[in-house]
Amino acid sequence: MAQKPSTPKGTRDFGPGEMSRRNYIFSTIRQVFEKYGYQPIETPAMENLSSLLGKYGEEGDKLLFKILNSGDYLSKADGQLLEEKDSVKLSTQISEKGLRYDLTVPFARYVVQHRDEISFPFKRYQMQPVWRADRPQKGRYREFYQCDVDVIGSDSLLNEVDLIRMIDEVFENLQINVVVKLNNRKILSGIAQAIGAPEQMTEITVAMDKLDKIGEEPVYAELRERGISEASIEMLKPVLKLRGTSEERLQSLESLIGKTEEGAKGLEELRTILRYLNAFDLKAVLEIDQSLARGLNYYTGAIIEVKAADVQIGSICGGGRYDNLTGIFGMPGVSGVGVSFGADRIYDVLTELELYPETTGSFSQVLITNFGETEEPFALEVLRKLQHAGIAAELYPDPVKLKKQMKFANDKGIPFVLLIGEEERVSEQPTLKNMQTGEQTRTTVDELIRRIHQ
RNA sequence: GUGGAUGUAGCUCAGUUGGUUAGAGCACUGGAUUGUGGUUCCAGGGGUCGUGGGUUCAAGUCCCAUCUUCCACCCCA
Repeated sequence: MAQKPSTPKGTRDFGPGEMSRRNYIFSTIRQVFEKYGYQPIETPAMENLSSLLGKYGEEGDKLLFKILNSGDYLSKADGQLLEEKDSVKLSTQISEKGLRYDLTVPFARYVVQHRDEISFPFKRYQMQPVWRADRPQKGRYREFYQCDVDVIGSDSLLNEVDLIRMIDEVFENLQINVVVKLNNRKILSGIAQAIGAPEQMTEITVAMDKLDKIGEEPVYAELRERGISEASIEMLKPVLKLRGTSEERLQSLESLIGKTEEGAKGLEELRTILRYLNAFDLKAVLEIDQSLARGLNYYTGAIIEVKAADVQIGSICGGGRYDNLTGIFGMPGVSGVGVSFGADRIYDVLTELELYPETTGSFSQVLITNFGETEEPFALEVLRKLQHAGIAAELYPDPVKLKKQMKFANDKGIPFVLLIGEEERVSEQPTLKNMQTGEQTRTTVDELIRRIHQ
């Protein structure tokens, strides 16, 4: 027990049992993505640091995993920076690659780099791990999988509708009850304008976003701390106090920010999306949340966040529209909208709610026992016939005690065991044992294939 | 990055104000059953008490450092 090996902080192994459940999540999500016409891409685990830095705000930069240059990287570093132990400046000299932090920025890079090969609007999905040097917690890992769907090169709000329908379908298929929260960045900026603090929108939204968690008074306190004037806070209060149905909220917002250009535009967008969605029978609960901001500062239109209704674990899916994401890579004026499903949190939700479909946990339907060299030729022939008939089967590789072979089948959850000993070999009739009922029969190979197929 | 808790057998955990040889359940191995798992009974193996240092006649127990996991903040899937 002295030096037990382990994975790095915040990372995990996935055993066969976990993998079968994780694959269930991935394939459910993939199925929906493809049904809506999205195509898969993959990008490298690492990107040039220049593609990553500055895209996620100051906090984000700190959470990037940087990869040390190869070779004698210190020889090229500035001696003085080394002397001063200036890690931040030094890091740009000894590291030029980093692990991806999300899938959206690499996607933007991909689109700009391959613009000539892509026909727009480009609908893509991507399911790969991302890395963040965060401090781990429940539902928070340093390596986790995101399942992104985005469409880029279309301003139509029909894309937002598409995404919300996919969210609804994915979680319906997974049998998770969810609340889909909607907002619009333009509404947020309309609010900032209406209360006379248009320059301080970021400060206001960051504080406002915590409303759910910490309540009204602490939000006001934080606003003061962030340098928002007392008059503005006073005007913000009715916005925070907004309650009721989507329609009621929209109407109240109308009277509060309808006169600002941005606010009016945001409200109209939100109304349009809701009107489209009306035509569909969504299972998820839709909710307008004027305090929803989300961290990423590149959203410009719709903001979407999904929470599990029955488990407290933070958001399990989120996204929004960004008008100029590819602009940072030198391709301005292309709008995109997308959402990201958090596979690891969805896993935790399914685990907590015990919503996994029943599986045997084993691929093999049949285990053929090994009695030794004399029986091997017949056993192999039976194995070949079973597999040829489309039955997943395996032959125990060593002629060990039958007890051990039976236990192996039992532990792995293999439903049938075929006993092939001397009698079975001579008569060419293996003994089929049903591990669930304990029932045993001697029969021909053709007959037992029929039985297993049932 | 800031603050708090935690770590004893493969797993879940006991272990008294510091005091002889650190325990239990489950799991594992062997046997009862030399061709039968899952149930039952019997026996057995396995721990330098996260790691490194310190205090003490004596440390799983007290002190310091470090790492892991968990919780809150920051932020977020």
